[in-house]
Amino acid sequence: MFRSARTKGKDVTDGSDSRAVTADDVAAKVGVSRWTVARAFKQDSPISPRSRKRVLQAALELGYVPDLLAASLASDKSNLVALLVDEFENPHKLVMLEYLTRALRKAGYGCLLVNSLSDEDAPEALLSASQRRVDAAVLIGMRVNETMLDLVIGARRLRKLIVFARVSTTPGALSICCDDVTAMGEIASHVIARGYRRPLFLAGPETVSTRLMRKETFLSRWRQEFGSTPPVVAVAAYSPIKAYEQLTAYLKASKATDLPDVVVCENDALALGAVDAVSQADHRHKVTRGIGVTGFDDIPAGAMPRYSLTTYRQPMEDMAAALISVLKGEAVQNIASMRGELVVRQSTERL
Amino acid sequence: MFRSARTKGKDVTDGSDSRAVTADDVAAKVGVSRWTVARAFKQDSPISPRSRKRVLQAALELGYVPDLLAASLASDKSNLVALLVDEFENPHKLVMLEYLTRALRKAGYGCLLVNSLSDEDAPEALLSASQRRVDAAVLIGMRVNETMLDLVIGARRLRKLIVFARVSTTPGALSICCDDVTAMGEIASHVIARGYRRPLFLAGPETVSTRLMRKETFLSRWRQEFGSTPPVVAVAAYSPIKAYEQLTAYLKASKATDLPDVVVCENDALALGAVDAVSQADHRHKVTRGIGVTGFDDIPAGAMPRYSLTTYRQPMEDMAAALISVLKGEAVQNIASMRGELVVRQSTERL
DNA sequence: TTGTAAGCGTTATCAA
DNA sequence: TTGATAACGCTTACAA
Repeated sequence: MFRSARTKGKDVTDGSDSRAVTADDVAAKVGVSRWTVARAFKQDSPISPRSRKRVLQAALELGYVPDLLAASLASDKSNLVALLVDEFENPHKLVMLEYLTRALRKAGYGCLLVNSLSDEDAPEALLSASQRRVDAAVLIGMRVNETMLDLVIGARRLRKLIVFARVSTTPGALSICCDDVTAMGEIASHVIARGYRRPLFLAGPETVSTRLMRKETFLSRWRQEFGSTPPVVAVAAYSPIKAYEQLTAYLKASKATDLPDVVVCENDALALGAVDAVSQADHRHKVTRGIGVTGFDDIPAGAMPRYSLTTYRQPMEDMAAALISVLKGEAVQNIASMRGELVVRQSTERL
Repeated sequence: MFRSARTKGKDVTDGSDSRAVTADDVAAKVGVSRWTVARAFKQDSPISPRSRKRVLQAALELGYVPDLLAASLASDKSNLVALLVDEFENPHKLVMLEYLTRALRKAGYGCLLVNSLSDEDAPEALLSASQRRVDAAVLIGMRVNETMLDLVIGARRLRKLIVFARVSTTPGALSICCDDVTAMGEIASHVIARGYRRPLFLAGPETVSTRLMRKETFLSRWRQEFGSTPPVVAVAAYSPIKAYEQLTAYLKASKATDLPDVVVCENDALALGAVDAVSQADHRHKVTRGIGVTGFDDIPAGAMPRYSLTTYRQPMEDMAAALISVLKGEAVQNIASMRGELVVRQSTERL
């Protein structure tokens, strides 16, 4: 009853292939029950210091570590969080992954990284995560269609759905994000203070931009201030190269008198492309070099002297912390919207 | 016996909280045994088309999906692969993650993303992965200390250890990478053909560079060709900003006559910084603009017009495919070293 | 082709 | 503080 035939069989081969040491093995060695072994590995559990010490010692000698899979099955709690990601072209994704994996690991959670292959793929991605009994699914994506979520969230065994770095309208989903309205207000103020008067707003894909309140906020602020609505260019994806191409085409097609004096971008991925487009010596003999650019996210590339991008830093540390408290069931609100910080660099320095 | 009290209890609440539908539920509905249900969900299993169809239908109605956790526990096969990553400053990591998560998901594997927090953290990271019974651990890192691996690989229940995009000396570990020697040879030939004669090699952290044969290959090739050994600058991390800072300092400190005419970089992360350093109008009145730069990896940023980086594309598609076949147990060799492709852009265009 | 018995390694729950 | 029972939902191996 203690060790199966299987176990014995595989023990013959060398180290890397040896069968797992179970709690029973440790229990037998110490002369306690399996449950005492389990207790030794849990923080606040009723166990005598002496027992714990002996168990831990024996575990070390035997090379025992608790099997999280079995634990998950038995406790119906996996300590696993699915991270659903799309748009890997956006460098900000890597930043978010770093913060999240770090924070989650420190809090004792594992991360299941799921590549949401396409717009339509989200439900299946979510499903594959739920089959592993994740405690929560975190959406770190832009493209996800909320209507689909509605369907999925009801149908599947998904304990928690968290939309990260974006506001969500899906009922039952929690949103952890930066306060876009305040942020964009600061950017607008900065742009105005610097004396720019002919802004162009560079947005992402139409369907997505509405989720972020950045465009709306900037445009309405501008209307309020100057009575006119700035032009908008919508880029097909949040990728620097796409932004570069589309903005370049736009600038080429513009009359010299219609050129913007600043390009306000929905995020840094677009802004990098914008800086490149704008710093071409000329587009059909129109000088565009003096055009300012602002971004959003503060990705590392933007800090390079070459871009020196004025942008807005999302409070990733706080956002990651908020995620943890949501997972631990401490949070209550449906939207945790936190304040970031304007980062002024040379891309908005007037020449 | 079919459904526990627990199950019933939670069913009362709404959708997202409903307890799982199990194979038994489906079996009961169809009037077959649980094992027939299981068979319906496996590819080549002995089951009548009729049974399968009825089971699948019932499963759909009931919203049943197999529980991968329970399956893993029972079968001792998790279809989970751990991806150990460090150095999130290197944009190439995001590219690799995209390819790997995509390929793995298509092949039916889940990805456990583990942030290897520091050099010393690797063993613990590996441990946390093995506790979830991953079928394999893939190291997508530069910093990992091989001596540590030796220890870990023996001690822990790690079925497979794969070192990705790097050669490994750890016995028992499999290496899937680009053929650095051939690749660097091509880069060297290109640089020479373009007429550059005073190269500087920009390497990563000392301890790591020895793992990649890039530096050695380039230096020895140059010695062979011209009898002299080019200078080397070792950057503290594979990050663009660090590379920029260190190369800038180097250029500033150099006499005008000692300036390189091309900077050959160990990878693109360094090369981006190098391009920036080199394209400053001058460093203490020395013109550096004409200096060429080469990279390695072909990250998206390098393709931007601003960088237009000559580099070497790793065969990610093939490498991901190689990983899959290793996981399926089809591969045999200890090192799968594959050929990439030189990508020539403007950063090596002589002015 | 389908059914059965015996686990997989834990934890919740209650009893001692 | 510790021990025991009964799951958790599935698979392997074998019998029918």
